[in-house]
Amino acid sequence: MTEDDDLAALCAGAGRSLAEAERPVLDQHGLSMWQYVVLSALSAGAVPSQLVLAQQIRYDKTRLIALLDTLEAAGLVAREPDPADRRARVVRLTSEGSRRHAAVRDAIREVEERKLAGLSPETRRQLRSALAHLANSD
Amino acid sequence: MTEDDDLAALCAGAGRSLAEAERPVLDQHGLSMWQYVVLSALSAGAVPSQLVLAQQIRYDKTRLIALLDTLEAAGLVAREPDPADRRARVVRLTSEGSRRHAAVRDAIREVEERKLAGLSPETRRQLRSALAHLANSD
DNA sequence: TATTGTTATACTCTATAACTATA
DNA sequence: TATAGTTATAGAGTATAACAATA
Repeated sequence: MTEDDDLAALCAGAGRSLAEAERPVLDQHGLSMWQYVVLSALSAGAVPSQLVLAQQIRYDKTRLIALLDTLEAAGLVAREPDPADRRARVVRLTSEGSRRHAAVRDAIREVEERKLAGLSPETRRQLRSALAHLANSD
Repeated sequence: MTEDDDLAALCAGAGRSLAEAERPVLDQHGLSMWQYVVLSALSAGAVPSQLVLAQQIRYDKTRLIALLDTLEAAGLVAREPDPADRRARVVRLTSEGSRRHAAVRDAIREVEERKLAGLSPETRRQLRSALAHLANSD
């Protein structure tokens, strides 16, 4: 993995390296990567439907169902029918889900901090900015 | 996908965005992403064994076999037993494989160029450097 | 008629173990 | 006995189509 590789290969390598470093943390908290992604998305606020949530995290809506089933059974999220459109189900974090997400997020930030060691604050800021630019330039 | 997301999520988002943009190019040239990764690795020179190649690109050695079968049938790579250790097979690009890789690489660089539009040369350099740092900090 | 949530099914990708031939 | 390549198989992950309830 050197700097003259394709950018996609570099992103994949960095992403895989980060995911490997974060896996033990997630295991320790009994969450899969996708479950954590769902909690993170919901930590910004409740979502009006499962379909919206699926699109937001770029996950298949049919696979999201089993994921939410598990999280609901664990008491971390709640699904309630939308009074305005009874087809849709509002999804939100429970208070326990909120606590759990905050704990995992903090632990993951520590891991990222270790991986970023050696990069200046300015470099880190530019890295995040550039990655966000790439992710949104469709 | 915003800048305060987890770094792993940002990498994944950028990587997915790049992969989606490159897919049409690879399709057009009749190559899968992993086939292209193999050609790229071999473009730096022949590799002494399939096992070494698998480790180099972080791909499962058992899955690599079918991949090489296809590439060999297409005339893009060649496998020859190593005279020094007849268990091992040296893998190298054919001249056609070399041509094909160069063509795809150029097309992919054009795509990346489009995705990177708006980022200064210095920012691009720092991005590659930071990603390489993350990928190699184990 | 279209949409949300859901289930079932098939398909792909990936990991594991076992076999062969060489060392 | 250990290793490179290979094959087969089982498991996880993913995509597609179809159905019930509601709009």
